[in-house]
Amino acid sequence: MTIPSAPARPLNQLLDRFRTAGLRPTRQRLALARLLFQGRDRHIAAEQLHAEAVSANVRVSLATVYNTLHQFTAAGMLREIVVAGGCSYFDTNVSDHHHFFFEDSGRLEDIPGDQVAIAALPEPPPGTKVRRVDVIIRVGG
Amino acid sequence: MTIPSAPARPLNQLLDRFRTAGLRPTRQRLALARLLFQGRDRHIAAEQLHAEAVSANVRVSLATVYNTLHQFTAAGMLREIVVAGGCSYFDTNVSDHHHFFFEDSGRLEDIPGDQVAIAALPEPPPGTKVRRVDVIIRVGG
DNA sequence: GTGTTTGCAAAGTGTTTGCAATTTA
DNA sequence: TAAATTGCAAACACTTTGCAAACAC
Repeated sequence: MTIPSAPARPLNQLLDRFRTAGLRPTRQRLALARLLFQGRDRHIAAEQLHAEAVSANVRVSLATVYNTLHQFTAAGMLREIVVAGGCSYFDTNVSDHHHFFFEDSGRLEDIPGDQVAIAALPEPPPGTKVRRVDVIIRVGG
Repeated sequence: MTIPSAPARPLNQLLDRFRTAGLRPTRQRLALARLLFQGRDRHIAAEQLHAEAVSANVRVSLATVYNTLHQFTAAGMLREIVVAGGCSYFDTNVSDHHHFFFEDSGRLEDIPGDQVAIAALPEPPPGTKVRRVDVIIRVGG
């Protein structure tokens, strides 16, 4: 019986996504991708991710974390969410869904896709297309 | 026939709102309130409002503009909207409604209240209450 | 080798704060 | 006169940028 030393499939999936997006699989990008995509979905800010990387002994600068988050977002691997001034969150769940925002803590939480339904959507203004619909339910204690 | 030199009613309304909110009717607050609330509803950022005040020969500092916008928001006269990092908009329309956000220009536009209908809303997490639901329809060229 | 990516430190942006001077009630 | 408000400049937090060194192909 063989015990695989590391999950092979996820790594290959990552490499494929990198290739598709034209991103070289550098040490930093792979490490950040593991932190982001291994385990369950998460909402994370750049500084948090940088801190996690540092405590996981991944040498990476904050500037690279920002660059990488934007590259992943452009590649459709992340979705950027801005709820309050001064800080962006990046959501590893890029499927169609919405969010609770806890005003007290500044935390975000996914709302399972089918629990919010929009009954009527207006026509986009002439010459424009709808890129995304964000629903943020702000809750407090 | 008398031509009123200035609209009396709006001024009194403002003074009433100030009184209710415990805000002294200072020169700066009155001037900013006129810029904000005379004419039709608008979405404006602090720096824009400051620029308008300056070109209208109202002496007011940017810090006071920020303070005033927050005080008006706390008093329910404005609603703060954050759509993209790095800048807050203040909406003079505090009634229940949602927004188009033009990704190209960074502009916000009201969606008349009844054109967006939410069919299903999830329960807020235990111990919390829904404070507000924001729907932002991001559109692009 | 060649072009990409990284790290650092500096610059940038929008916003907030501390405090003395001014204004309001 | 006592308390609130203002303006300024400095401080702030987060993010972006410029460029030489390191890296991937």
